[in-house]
Amino acid sequence: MDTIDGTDSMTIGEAAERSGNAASALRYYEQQGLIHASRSSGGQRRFERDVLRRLAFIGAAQRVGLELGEIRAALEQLPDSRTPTRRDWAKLSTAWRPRLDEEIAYLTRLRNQLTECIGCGCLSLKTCALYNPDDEAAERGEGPRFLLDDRSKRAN
Amino acid sequence: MDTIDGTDSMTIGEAAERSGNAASALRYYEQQGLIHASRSSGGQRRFERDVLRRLAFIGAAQRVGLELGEIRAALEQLPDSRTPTRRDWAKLSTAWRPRLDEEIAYLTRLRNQLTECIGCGCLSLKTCALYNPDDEAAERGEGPRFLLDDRSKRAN
DNA sequence: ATTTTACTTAAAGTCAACTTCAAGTCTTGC
DNA sequence: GCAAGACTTGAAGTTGACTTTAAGTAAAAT
Repeated sequence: MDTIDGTDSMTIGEAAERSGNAASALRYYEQQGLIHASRSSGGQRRFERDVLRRLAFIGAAQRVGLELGEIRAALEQLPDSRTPTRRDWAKLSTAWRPRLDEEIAYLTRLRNQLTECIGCGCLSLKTCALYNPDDEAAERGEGPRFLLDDRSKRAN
Repeated sequence: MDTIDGTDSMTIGEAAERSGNAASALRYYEQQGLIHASRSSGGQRRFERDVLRRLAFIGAAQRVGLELGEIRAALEQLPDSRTPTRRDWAKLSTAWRPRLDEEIAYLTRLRNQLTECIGCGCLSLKTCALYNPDDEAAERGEGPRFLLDDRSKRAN
């Protein structure tokens, strides 16, 4: 992996295996501007070590529920003049907390309503909060929408 | 809405408006076997009132994170000999609780790990639990995967 | 009776995040 | 120096839950 001039770059296959992503995913991420690759004389991609950290960040962000576009936007916040520090990375993920909090709160409300509904046996179209989600908080416009998807990205 | 023989059936437009779904969604649900419609002499769909309850159930199930195929399977559990009672409906949604519990637990773990990571400033590729989701519980096969998606289905 | 308005169908389009394919090129190991 | 394996590209395919479109029919209102 060490080339003759001492730089330590990876082929796409290596980067894929080390990061746990498919090579096709890395090509896609590059195309989407999430990661960068230089090229060999023959035109093949060469990744630097730091791509692994970016990929780890991308994976974590996806697990939190961000879309790639949002992740790209987040990555653009990183300083390009210097190598990002731990604090730079940590700062980015700070923004995730409110999202997680909100998501947890939403699911908890849903669960509590469900418990009530089962307890009372209602599930009435007119009165049940579970079946009428807009009762409490309608009107918010579209607002930011994000996904919590893809079980395969999750810890368990 | 009351026809001449006393039956109270709705056109697709009425059912759409009353349920809050697009007409195209109702056609899709019918095609997928989630709801049923009889036909007018001219071939147009006529829905009975009870379709509204089914649609409410479908909406709630989606908010919990079920896919349409799973929802169809759930709906097939309903007795077809008699009109479903409240208890029949409640029974179905009982199955949602463990899912919600699991989802909440997952997100809570993720949040706690995130807090730690920010606290220590690590976010290290090798050690950070957030960046290494398989540390704790790998190996579960594929298992059922479900989505929590589409903000528009949510209470807020 | 005629014009709207609402409905019908099948087929194609949408979105995100990839994967797969086909046809060809680069790099490596022997 | 050459076969094998890894890589390249653009384009098309995948999944789920729909929406949109086009061309035509039914029902309602006047």
